[in-house]
Amino acid sequence: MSTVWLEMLKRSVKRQKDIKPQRRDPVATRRKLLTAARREFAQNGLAGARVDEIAARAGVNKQLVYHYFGDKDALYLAVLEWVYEEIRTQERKLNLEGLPPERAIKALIEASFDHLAAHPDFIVLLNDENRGGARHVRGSRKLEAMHSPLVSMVSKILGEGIRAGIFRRGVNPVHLYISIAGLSYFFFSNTPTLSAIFGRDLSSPAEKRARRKHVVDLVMQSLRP
Amino acid sequence: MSTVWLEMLKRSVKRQKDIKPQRRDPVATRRKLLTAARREFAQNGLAGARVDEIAARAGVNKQLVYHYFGDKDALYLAVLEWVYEEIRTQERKLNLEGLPPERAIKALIEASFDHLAAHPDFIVLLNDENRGGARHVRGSRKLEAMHSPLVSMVSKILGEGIRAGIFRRGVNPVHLYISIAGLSYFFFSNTPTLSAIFGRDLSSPAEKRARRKHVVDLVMQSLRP
Amino acid sequence: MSTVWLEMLKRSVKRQKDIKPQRRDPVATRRKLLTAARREFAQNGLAGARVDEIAARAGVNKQLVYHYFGDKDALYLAVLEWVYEEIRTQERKLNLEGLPPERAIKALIEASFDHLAAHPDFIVLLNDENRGGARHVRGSRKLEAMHSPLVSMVSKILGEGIRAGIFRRGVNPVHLYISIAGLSYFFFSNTPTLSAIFGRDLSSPAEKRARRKHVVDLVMQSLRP
Amino acid sequence: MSTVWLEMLKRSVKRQKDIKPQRRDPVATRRKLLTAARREFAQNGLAGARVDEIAARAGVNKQLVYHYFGDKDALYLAVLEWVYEEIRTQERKLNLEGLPPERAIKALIEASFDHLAAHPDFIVLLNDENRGGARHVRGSRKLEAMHSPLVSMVSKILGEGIRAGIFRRGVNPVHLYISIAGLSYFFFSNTPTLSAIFGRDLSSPAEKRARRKHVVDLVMQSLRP
DNA sequence: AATGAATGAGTTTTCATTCAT
DNA sequence: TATGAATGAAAACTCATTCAT
Repeated sequence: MSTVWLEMLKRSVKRQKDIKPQRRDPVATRRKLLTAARREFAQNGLAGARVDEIAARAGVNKQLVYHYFGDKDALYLAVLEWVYEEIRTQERKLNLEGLPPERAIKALIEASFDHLAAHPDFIVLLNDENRGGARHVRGSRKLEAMHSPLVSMVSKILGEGIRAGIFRRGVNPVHLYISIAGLSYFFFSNTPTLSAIFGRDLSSPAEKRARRKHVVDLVMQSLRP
Repeated sequence: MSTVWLEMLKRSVKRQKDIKPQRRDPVATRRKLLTAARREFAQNGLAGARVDEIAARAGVNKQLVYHYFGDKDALYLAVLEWVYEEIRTQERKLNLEGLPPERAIKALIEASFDHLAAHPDFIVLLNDENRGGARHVRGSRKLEAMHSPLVSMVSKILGEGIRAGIFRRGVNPVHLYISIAGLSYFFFSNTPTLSAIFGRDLSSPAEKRARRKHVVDLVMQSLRP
Repeated sequence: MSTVWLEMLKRSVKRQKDIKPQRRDPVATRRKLLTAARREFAQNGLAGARVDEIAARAGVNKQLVYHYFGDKDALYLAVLEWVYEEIRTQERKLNLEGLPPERAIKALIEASFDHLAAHPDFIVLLNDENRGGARHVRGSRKLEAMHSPLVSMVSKILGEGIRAGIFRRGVNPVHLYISIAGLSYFFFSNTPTLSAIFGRDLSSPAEKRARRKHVVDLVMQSLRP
Repeated sequence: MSTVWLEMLKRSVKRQKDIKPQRRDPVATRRKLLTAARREFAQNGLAGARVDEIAARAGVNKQLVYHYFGDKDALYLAVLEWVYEEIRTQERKLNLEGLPPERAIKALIEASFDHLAAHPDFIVLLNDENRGGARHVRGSRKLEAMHSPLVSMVSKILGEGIRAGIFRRGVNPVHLYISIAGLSYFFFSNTPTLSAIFGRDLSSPAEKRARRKHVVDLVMQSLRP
């Protein structure tokens, strides 16, 4: 074998390494897959999402989905855990403790609305989970550990408000929490059909601002003694 | 026209209804397919639903789905039109016209809650539609024609209440309508995940009653002047 | 039942008869099916043709295909018999008997070309038949009876021409007949691919005229002694 | 580079070729699919061919058809490109340049006949393409690049023949090329129906020889001045 | 004669997942 | 870790044909 041949072989080997960098960055790969999966699941649902598409969006090989997550369902759960984690993080940041009751509730409502406005995919991701009886959520240890601090917080705030004479009695804190979430959630989750039926584009910034105000008003007014 | 003619007509009508074992009953076949599709779509979503399964549930040949509806999407739209039709029918039956404003709003909230409680699949059916940007709804002439009478009704009731001094000013009727729907909708749509997270089965009759009361209270209290 | 009702019923019954005339014209129905089938088979081939489409093109119920012809294959054979019948009719009309040999051959070539130009679907219909080993043609008693008079005619003309000293010897009449057909047939059957490859639209009238002249010249020149 | 390296490289090359039972050989798989597709398309046409059958003939999983070619149509195009490539290769090998005009034309006619005799599926494959208006051919960049050298070659040979006084003037080279192709093509493409109608098996070797001679004679005689 | 409902066996294509390197 | 080939089960949709009226 001549030197020329040897050189060519070496080059060809080298080329393979250079062109396909195979970066071997597990953390980045995992993150890219997760981001891609979040988009794909949000856009097409659990059943409608395609593993091929997720890998393509992430720019990595399809097999890595299985390597890192096991299967499509596990990947979906990982995405769910991620979005719940986001919500909890946001809730923890709220810092309602020091605020007077009225401002605390208002802050909570606004934060709730703003989070959904900023992360509309959260809603869509939850839909499939709810249709499936929350089987992923119930099976997740991580999510089990992620208790929301807000229900007890709401309970405390309500108590303070009642004692201060600014809130009425008889409001169930769990249901108030659900209502606060629901008033925003439904608006965002059903924007397309509501817009179609009302013949009015509810996705515009102006409409969102109007909705935000309405939700805050509704809840605040309802709490008056 | 002679009595003989009349007899023949009657007989022909009777024959169709009674004598035949109905092995060829297009109307019934269509209805069976629609019912089966509603269940399958509600259970598995648009992407997750299986045409095979729908035909099997209906007990008819799969091809008839295509014969009667064209394709899976058109069948889905037919189901959507059906559930919207149901809602509109219920709304028309409400008869809020004669009632005093307070009772009218209360009746509306309760009816809204009760309809979702009775037809939980409505929510689930709408989810896919919203994820897809309401493309079926927007393309449907039937749905275009099915305007809800409720927004203008709410508007009228609010006006009466304000004039009677029992409702506050400044409540947007469209958003109030959305809120009334949303407060119930979110509860039903997210029962599984909420139950999992609160560690509390929200699907029990007792919980539903509590939620119903909470929703009525919340809205009614918020409307006070 | 009031007279008004009766009138409406009568009218509705009558309407059914008038609007859907159900002409009950077997001959016309058969012909319409045959025409539609010829187009559909020519356009899509035997395998590609759709019975549904044929019925739709004919404007009659699909079942009538089976009623009149038995099945798709038999319908295809009926079309084949039709186009062969057309060719034989045209051949019989030629009347080469009285002509001098040169003019007779020329007339034959031109008629052959013109028939294909006028009935381009003939070629396409035969393609599937040839791919299938002519199984329909071989099974048809009608076609068996439709001998072409032309081969013996060509033989006779060649003989006359040789005796008259204007044609050379040694030309096989069967192969000459095949050549005359083939020189036109190939041009028409392969117009699309030839056009694509030569980058030149051979389907134009000018190109057809040029081809016709070329074919006549080629054969006539080749027969010179 | 050390001898050790050389040994490793040699071994790796060897491994790929000899040791492995080749359970993963993309090149071979592609080729097997292409061969199987060629047979299936030739036998049953584009519409009549079955992807299942192609995969079965190739002995590979059906999905690989989609993996390697995209869909049935693209596979068909790949087959077309293959058979055209074959023709062009044969044409390039002809080497008519040095021959005297008469021998050159004769060689061309014989090669044309022999190629079709050796590859009868070429005809059948083209039929569907022509029925479809050559949509695959027109969309293929590969085929666009595969110009036949023969038309200009024929043109040149004709010129030489005329100058040498052995060919007559006025023969259009494109049409001569089409005629040479058509005289053989039609014979092979319509052998079954011609045989059925003449009651004479044209597929026998003797008949083929007779046809070959006839075609050569016809063209050569027609070119005499 | 004519219609439209109904059927069952396909047919292309898709998809989650595993294998081999 | 990363890749692309390979698989098998199913999915939507098609189609020739028959049934019931």
